[in-house]
Amino acid sequence: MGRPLRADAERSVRAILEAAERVLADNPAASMEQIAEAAGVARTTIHRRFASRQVLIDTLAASAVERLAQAVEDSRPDTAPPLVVLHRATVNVLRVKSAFGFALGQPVEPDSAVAAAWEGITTRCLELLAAARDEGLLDPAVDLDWARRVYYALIGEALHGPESDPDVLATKVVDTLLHGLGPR
Amino acid sequence: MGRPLRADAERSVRAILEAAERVLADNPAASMEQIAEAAGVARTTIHRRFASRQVLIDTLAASAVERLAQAVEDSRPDTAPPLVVLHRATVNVLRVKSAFGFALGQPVEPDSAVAAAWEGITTRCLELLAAARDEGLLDPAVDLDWARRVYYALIGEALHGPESDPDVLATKVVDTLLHGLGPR
DNA sequence: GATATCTGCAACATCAATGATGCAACTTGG
DNA sequence: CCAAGTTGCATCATTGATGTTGCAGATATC
Repeated sequence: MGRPLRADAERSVRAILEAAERVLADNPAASMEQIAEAAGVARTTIHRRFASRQVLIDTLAASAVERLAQAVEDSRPDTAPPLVVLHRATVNVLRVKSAFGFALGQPVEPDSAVAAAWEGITTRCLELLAAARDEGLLDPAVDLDWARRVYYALIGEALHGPESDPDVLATKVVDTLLHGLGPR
Repeated sequence: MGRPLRADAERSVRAILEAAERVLADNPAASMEQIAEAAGVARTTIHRRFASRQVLIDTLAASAVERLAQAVEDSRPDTAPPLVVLHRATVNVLRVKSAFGFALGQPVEPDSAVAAAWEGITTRCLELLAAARDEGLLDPAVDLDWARRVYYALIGEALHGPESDPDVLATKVVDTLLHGLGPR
C-alpha cells in the first residue's frame, strides 16, 4: 500500500466496489462502463484505482470474503451451544451472501489471501458441524464434508426463493439440514 | 429446417456440440477458437453451422434439456411407487447433469421451447413430490416448492464431490432429502 | 463416376472492451 | 489560501473475439 487515500478518493473506491457488486450480480459480463455509470463515476477513474478488471473483481471478492468470515465469527462459535451458533451463523451468512452474491461466487485463485480466508471459514464450519454431531444434533456417523456441502447448498438455495427474512430462512435451512423434509 | 445434413456434416455438428459442452463447462468464457480446436474442426466450420455464439449455446441448451426431460420420463413417474421413482429419477438426472452441467446452467430466455421444457420438468418434479407426500414419505405440511428447490440443490451439490457413482450419490441425495443429517 | 456438399485455410472487416494519457477544473487537508 | 491530490473529459492505441467470404481440395451420395 502507498500513502492513504484522500477522503473523496476513498468514497469513490467504495462507490465503485458497491456498484460493481450490484451490476455484476445482475450481469457478470457487464462492462467497466456500466459499472462506472452505476457508481456515478467516469470509467477512467475506475482504471486509475484498479489496474485491471481482474484486480477490481479480486478486490471485491477479498472484501466480501472478509465480511463473510466476520459474519461467522460474530456467531460466537466457540462459546455458544451448537444449535444456537448454527442458527445465528446461518442468519449472518444469509445477510452477507444476499449482499455479495456475485463476489462470493467468484473463483478463487489458489494460494491467495482469499483462498486462505475461505479455508478458514470452511474449517470453522466443520468444527461447528462436528460440535453439533457430538451434541447429538447430527448422526454420529455423518459424513462431515457432505454435511458442510449440503449446508452451503441450502444456504445458497434459500436466497433464490420469494422469502427474504433471514430469520425465517435460517430456521428453514437449519431445520431441513437436521431433519430433512420427511414426517416428524 | 432446410434439407437434411450430409452424414459428415452431422458428425461435425455433434462433435461441435460435445466439444462446446466440455470446453464451456471448464471455462464459460472460452472462445469459439478453443471450442473448434476441441472439436477437431476449423473455427469457420462452427460459424457455418451456428450463426452466432448465442445460437450455438441455445442449441446446446435445448439438446441438454431434452435429455433431462427424457431422464425424468425414463423413471416412469406415473406407474412406479414414489420412493422408487425418486431414486431412479435422481440417478438418471445425475448422469445427465454431470454430462451437461454447462448447458443446463444456462439462463433460459422466456417463452422459448427450452423454457417450456424446464417448466414441464418442474411440474413432473412437483407431481412426484406431492405423490411422495401423500405416500407419507414427506411431511404432510411440507412446502412443495421448497422441497423441489432443496432437491435440485442436493443434486447439484452431489456432483461437486469426489464420489462419482450415480447410484451411491442418488441414495445419499434421497436420504438427505427425506431425513436430513440428524440422528436416525 | 458425376454431382452436390462439406471442410480447411487464409484473408478481411467489424466491433466492443480494455487500458493509457494529458489537461483543465475542482476538492481536500494543512 | 495554497499545494497536492482527484476527477471528468476527450482521445488514442491495443487487443481479442466474432463473423464473413472465396476457393481449392476432400468426401459423401446417388
